[in-house]
Amino acid sequence: MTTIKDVAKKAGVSVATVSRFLNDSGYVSLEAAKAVTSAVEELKYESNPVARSLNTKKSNLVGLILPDITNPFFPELARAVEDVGLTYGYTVVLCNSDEDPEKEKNYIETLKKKYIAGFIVTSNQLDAPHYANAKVPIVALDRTINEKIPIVSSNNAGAIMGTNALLERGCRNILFLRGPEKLNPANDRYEGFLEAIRNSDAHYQVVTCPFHFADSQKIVENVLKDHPQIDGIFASSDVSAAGALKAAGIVGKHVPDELQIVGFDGVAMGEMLSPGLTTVAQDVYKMGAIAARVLIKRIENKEIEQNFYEVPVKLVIRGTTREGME
Amino acid sequence: MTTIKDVAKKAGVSVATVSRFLNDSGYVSLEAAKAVTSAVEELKYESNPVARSLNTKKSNLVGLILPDITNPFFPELARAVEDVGLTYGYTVVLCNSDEDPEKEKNYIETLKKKYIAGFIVTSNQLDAPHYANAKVPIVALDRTINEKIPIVSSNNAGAIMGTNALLERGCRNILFLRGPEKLNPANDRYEGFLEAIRNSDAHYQVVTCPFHFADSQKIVENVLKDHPQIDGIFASSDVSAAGALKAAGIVGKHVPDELQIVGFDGVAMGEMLSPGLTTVAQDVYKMGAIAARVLIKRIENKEIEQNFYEVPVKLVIRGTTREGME
DNA sequence: GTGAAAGCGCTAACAC
DNA sequence: GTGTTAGCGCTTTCAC
Repeated sequence: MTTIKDVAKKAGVSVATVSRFLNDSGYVSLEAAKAVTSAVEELKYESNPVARSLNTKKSNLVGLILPDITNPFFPELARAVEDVGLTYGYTVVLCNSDEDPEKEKNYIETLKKKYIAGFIVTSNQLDAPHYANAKVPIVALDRTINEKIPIVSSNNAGAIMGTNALLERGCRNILFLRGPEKLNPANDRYEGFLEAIRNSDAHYQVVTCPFHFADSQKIVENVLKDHPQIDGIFASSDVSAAGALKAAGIVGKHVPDELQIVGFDGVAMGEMLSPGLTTVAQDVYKMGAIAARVLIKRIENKEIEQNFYEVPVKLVIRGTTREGME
Repeated sequence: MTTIKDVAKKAGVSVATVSRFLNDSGYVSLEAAKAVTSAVEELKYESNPVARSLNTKKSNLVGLILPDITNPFFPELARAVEDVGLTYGYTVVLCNSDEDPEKEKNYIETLKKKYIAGFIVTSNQLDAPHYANAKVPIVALDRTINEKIPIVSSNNAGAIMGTNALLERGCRNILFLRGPEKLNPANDRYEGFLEAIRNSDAHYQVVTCPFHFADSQKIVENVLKDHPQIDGIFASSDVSAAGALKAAGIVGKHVPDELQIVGFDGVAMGEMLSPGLTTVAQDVYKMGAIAARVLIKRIENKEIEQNFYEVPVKLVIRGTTREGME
């Protein structure tokens, strides 16, 4: 392994000059610069990030803390973070927290010892003060930690669009599958639903239901049996919508003729269902990319324009809703 | 931040003694041990991994190189690696390679500079020599790099089970959706299919088709139109199977009455389809967990029992096949 | 058994 | 503009 010392020797200058040149801090004469450049090339020198970290107390590691990469929402997010990280020279460490505050703290502590540059955090259980005191740049996804921590989230109020899609297609008895009650985004979606439905004369009912396929299926199955008049379901997540679709099949309701369904998320699976799932699609990749860029700006002490980034959501019409009425 | 020096001072011993005690290398008297232990506790000392790395040239980072975390096969794998990594004190770095050898090399190089402890690699495009020369512990998934590199893979020959499931349920004209031809596991599945089908009197045809939903759908749609006699499809992946199922719907073939479908993979999505997808399920989590354990053993210079780990596969019967004939 | 000291590869005062 | 030097926090000879 070739070190900065080797380069200095070969270039006939001191290590300080080499370091200065390489980090362009301080003045370096053109001559010295050339000598160093060619020495670096000949020796194929590449600086050692560990040694560097040791005295700058910085690294180019960023931590991605999420509940569970296995949840279909996160892989795309992780991909985005990794992609933009890569282009800016950052390496991403994957942390599955299972929403466990202990685990989260643990990650933060161990990674801080490695002088981690910053974190992107998706979590709902986390205790805000802990993050607030982390003294490391953080950006949050879908969740406010405090006013100083930038947050990026989907425009969950886009649930209005999903609701209207049902309304416009003639639904008059709508079932809303509400997500977990402590979940911020789920609540915003609920608000969106309410706003839209209140502006209509449709009947509705709300059932809370986890973002879990089998559970949702069971729940919807029961509701559908008790309330045969239901002609539309808006689910706060695609997984729940998939459960609803399956339930409809089981109780023998034809989708979309007798029952129309709209999900929220836009995961790939939606397309594969039959009929294809109409959904309010988030741009998860974009969320991740923005989060990563904002984080990197904070790490590099660059100005960030805002503290709140909302990425728009899009209605994707597929087979679980009927032809429009326009 | 408290350092080893602080501990030494507090304990009234030298830093060398503290270090020796903490890494239990070399002799340390009981007295000294006690003093150090309590100093550590009082000061809440935790050693600095960066400083340590700098002179041991080791770290507890492991790299997980995979084509694309967005592909439904990988999140579970990543989860497993992270889980076992965590329990052994390793941190995992996520690397999406897109099967691009340049990107792979890049990751390997940058991470080696960080003294990465080892890699878990899932890839097909990689050039074996490059990995072979990496001088870092590696374990491969589903792919042979060379005899010295341990490999863990599914028992892809389990495709025999999938084929037989179709055969036993009366299929006599089977379409096999073969995966990409340079893909090792895909070929093994093909072999399995052939072995089973040759032992039968059924007709069959083979079509190559990427592990991609929309493409598979299109391909199967066409084949089904040209060959209405097809009564069974075995797909080398669940995504392809999902495409086939959708195609069946479009050309108006009832599943499973007129056409039965079996996939391979066992991804969560299979359950959400209607009817649920019968499939040969891999235990992806287990593959990842084994890979991680083997890697860690190699890193820690422990004996490893074998160089080839094959994890069994399981037939999961759902709605795309009929009731058995037993 | 233990401590002094060198050194991992780099950065950053500080003096020239 | 440039070099000397003192660390960053730790491990590891080597002498006692």
